[in-house]
Amino acid sequence: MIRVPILHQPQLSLSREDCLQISHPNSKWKEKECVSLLKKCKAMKELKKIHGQMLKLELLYDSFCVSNFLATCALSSWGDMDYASIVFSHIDDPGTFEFNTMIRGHAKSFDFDRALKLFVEMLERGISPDNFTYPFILKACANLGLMKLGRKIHGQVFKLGFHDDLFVQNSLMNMYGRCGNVKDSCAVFMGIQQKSAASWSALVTAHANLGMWWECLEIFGEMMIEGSFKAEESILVSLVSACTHLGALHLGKSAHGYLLRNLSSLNVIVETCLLDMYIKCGSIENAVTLFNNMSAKNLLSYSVMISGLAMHGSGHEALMLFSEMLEQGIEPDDGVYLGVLSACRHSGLVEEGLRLFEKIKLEHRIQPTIQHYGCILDLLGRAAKFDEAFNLIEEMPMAPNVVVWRSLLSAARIHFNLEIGERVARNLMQLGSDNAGDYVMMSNMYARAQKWTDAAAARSIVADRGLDQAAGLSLVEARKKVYRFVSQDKSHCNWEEVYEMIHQMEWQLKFEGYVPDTSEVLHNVDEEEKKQRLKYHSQKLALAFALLHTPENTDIRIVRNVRMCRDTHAYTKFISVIYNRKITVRDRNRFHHFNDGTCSCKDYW
DNA sequence: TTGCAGTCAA
Repeated sequence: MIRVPILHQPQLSLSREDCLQISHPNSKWKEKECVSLLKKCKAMKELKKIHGQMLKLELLYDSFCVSNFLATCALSSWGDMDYASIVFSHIDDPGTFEFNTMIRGHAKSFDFDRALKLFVEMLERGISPDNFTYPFILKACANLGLMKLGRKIHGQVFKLGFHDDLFVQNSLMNMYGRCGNVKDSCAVFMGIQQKSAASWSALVTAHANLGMWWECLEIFGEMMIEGSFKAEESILVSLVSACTHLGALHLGKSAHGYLLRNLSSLNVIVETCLLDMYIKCGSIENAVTLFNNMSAKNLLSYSVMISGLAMHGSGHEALMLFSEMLEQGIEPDDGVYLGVLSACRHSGLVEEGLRLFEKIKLEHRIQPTIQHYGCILDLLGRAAKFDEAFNLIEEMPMAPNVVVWRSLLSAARIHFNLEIGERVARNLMQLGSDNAGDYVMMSNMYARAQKWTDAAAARSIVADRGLDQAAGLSLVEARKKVYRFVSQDKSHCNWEEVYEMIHQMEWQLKFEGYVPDTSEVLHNVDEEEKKQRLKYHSQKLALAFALLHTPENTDIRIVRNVRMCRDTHAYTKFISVIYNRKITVRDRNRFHHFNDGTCSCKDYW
C-alpha cells in the first residue's frame, strides 16, 4: 500500500522543549479552534491542510489536539489508517486513548490482525487497557474466529474488573457466538444485570449463526415479555430470517408490518430479506407484489426472486425476470445463473437450460461451478438424456461429487434404468457417500430388478457404517404460532387428539385407495412395523394438527428439513382432495403445491 | 474526545 507522506515531516523533529518555548500564550484558544476545525472536516485533503495548520500553530505536541487529530483520521469514514499510523508513530508517549483509537481504526477497516498486534504492543509497553479497549479486541477475535485467545482475554477482563461493563459483556457474548460457542455466549448473557437491546441481539445472532432458528423465535418471544425493549431494525431482520427458515409466514408478516409502521422507508437489504421470507414461506403472490413495489432492486434482489420463482416451479416467469434484469443493465454473477439454471431444472426446460449454460461461459466469462454442472446434469437426467449427461461429466473441469451422482441416481430410478443406476451407484460408493438415502435408493432399484443379493448388500452398508436417515422434522404454522413435529411425536400437550385425527384420516384414505409405500423406510424391521412408523410420520402429524387447528378452506403450509419421501407425497395428494385444502410443502429442494389430488412438481422431485 | 449487535441466495 502507498504510504501518504506526512506534511512537512522534517519539522516534526523539533523537540518538545522547542515547542513549549515557542508556544503561544493563548494555547487553550488554539486547542478549541483546532478541535472545532477537525469536527467540521469532511475529507482527507482538508485534514492534511489542518495538519499543516497545526504545525504552524505549534500544536503538534499538544496531546489533546494530536489525539483528536488521530481519532478523526483513523475513525472517519473517509479516513486513512496509513496516515493515522504515521501520526501515531510520531507520538512519543501514546496512552490508552491513542492505542484505543488505533485499535478501533484497524478493526473498523477489517484489519483485525493489526488490531491484535497493536494490543500486544500496548501490553508490552505497560499501557493498561480499559473498558473501551476490550470491545474492539473481542471484535477482532470474533472476526478471526480466535476463541482460545478470546477466552484468555475474557480471563484478563475478569482480573482487571471490567466484567461488569455492559459493552464488554455484549462483546464477549458476540465473540463466543461468532465462534460458534452458544453455551458460553448464553453464560455471559445470564450474568448481565441490565441487559440492553444489543445483548438480546447478540444472543439471537449466536443462535442464528448455528441455524438454531427455533431458539431465535423463543428468544425474541422472551425479549418481548421482558417488555422494556422496542424491537429495532437489526433484530427484526434476524427475526424475519428465522421466520424464513421456519416457514413462519404469519409471524414474518407481522414483522413486515412492524417494520413498515416503525421505519420511514425500508432499504434494499431489508426488502430483499422480506422477499426471501415470503418466497420460502410459500407465499409467492406476496413475494411478487413486494418485488414489484420495491423502490430499488439490486443483483441480489433479482437473484432471490429468480430462484424463488424457480423453486415454486414458475420457470418461464423466472427466465422472463432474468431478461428484465439484463435489460436493466445489471451484470449477472454465478449466483443468479444458479437460479436461472435451477428454473430450467425445476420446469424441465432442457433446450433453454443448455443454451443458458453456454451463455455463462461465452458471453459472461463466468467459470461454471459444480452446482451449475449439477443443475444441467439433473436436467439431462430428468429428460433421460444419459449419454449427454455422461459426456458432460467427462468434460467437467472438476471431479463430480456425490450431489451430481445422486441426481443421476434419482433420474435412473425415475426412468427405471438399472444399467445407469448401477453405473452411478458404483461411483457413489467409490466416493464413500454417507447418505443413507443413497443406499436406500440403490437397494430399491435392485429389489425392483429382483437382484436380491445386491439389494441386501446396499442395505447392509447402511447398517455396517451406522448410517441413519436424517431425523425428519415438520413445521407448521397455526394460530399464529409455529408447531414442530418429529416422527412418532408425543411431546405436544394435545397429542392424543392429533393421533385420533390420524386414525380418522387413515380410514378415509383407505377408502380413497391409498396404500402405504414402505419402500423408502430404512429401518431393519418387518413390514407391519414399517407401516406403523409411516403412520405417525412427522409430516402426517403436522397435517393432522393443521386440519384440526386452521379454519376450513385455508391453505396449509408445511416446512420440511429433508426431501419428501414417496409415501408422504402420495398421502398429501390424497389429503388435498379429501379435505379440499391447498397444501404447500417446502422440502429440502423445492416447493410442492398440492391441490385437488395433484402436485405442482408433476411427481418429479 | 472513544465503545457492543447490524441484516439478503445457492
